[in-house]
Amino acid sequence: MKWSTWKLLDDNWAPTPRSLQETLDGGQAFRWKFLEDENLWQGIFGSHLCQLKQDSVNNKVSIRGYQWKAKDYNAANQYFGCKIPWTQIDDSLPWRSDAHLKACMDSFPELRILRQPFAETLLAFMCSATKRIPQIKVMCQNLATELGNEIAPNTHALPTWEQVAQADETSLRKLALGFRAKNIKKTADIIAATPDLLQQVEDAPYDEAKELLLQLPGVGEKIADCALLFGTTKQEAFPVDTWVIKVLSRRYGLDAWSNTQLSAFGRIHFGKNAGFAQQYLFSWERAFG
DNA sequence: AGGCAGGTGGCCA
DNA sequence: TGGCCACCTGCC
Repeated sequence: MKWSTWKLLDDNWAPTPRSLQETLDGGQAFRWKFLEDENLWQGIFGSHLCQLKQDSVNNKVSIRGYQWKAKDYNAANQYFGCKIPWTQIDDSLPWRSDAHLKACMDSFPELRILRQPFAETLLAFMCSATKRIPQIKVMCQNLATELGNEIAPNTHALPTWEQVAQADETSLRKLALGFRAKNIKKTADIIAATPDLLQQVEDAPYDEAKELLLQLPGVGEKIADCALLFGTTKQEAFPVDTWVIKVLSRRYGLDAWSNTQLSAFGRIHFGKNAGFAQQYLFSWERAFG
């Protein structure tokens, strides 16, 4: 392996180890693993293979990549949102009047939402229906190995939708996709036949983008919101999954509310950055709930 | 050993 | 609208 030199991220991101783990491997992204022997994280986004290490004293994160040049470091700084005003976004959340939210935020200082390539974010979350993170990671790994470009020895990027469209449903099922294979295949065919569709979604405002996504088979409210939040950083998106249902029921007293109602509550109560609040609540619930 | 998991879509009232 | 169910697969 030819690794480039270690460099600090542009904005000196310094999460706690727990916040770093939650950001990389808490269900936003599915291609990171911690290498125990070397005490570092290794992951893939787009066609970039990279490693992350953290200063044990000040928590600052350094990054290097496989045969990386300047443009790869730029891509990494984009991926980690180094130009996003995280402090302002934190401050915009209603933690002053919401003690539970404040507790969640205090438990995960400097938590981030990654700015993942949209196409692969949609693909990963189409795999996520009724699956836990380890299973979703297996599906993504299989998709990459079988259909994606090799970006380093024995290391593959997730396939493009065009590459997914090359496969048939039967071969997709062999990748452990199960009943998701049929819809993933159909969606791949639609995207392959409509090359500017994903760009339209990225460029559109939240409501319009979501409407476009909901037309894809296998994409409902939850997956659409995850793809938009984690793949386009449209922070209004408030994915309602089983963890959020739990926390809103137990901590906010919203028993027996429909998912649509919960989603509306989220956007009203937490505001324009509701998606970031969701990530704090979600992380806390998984770790301590 | 059987139920259930970061859901969705179809069908019924 | 609201409730119920099938759907792959692997893990507890």
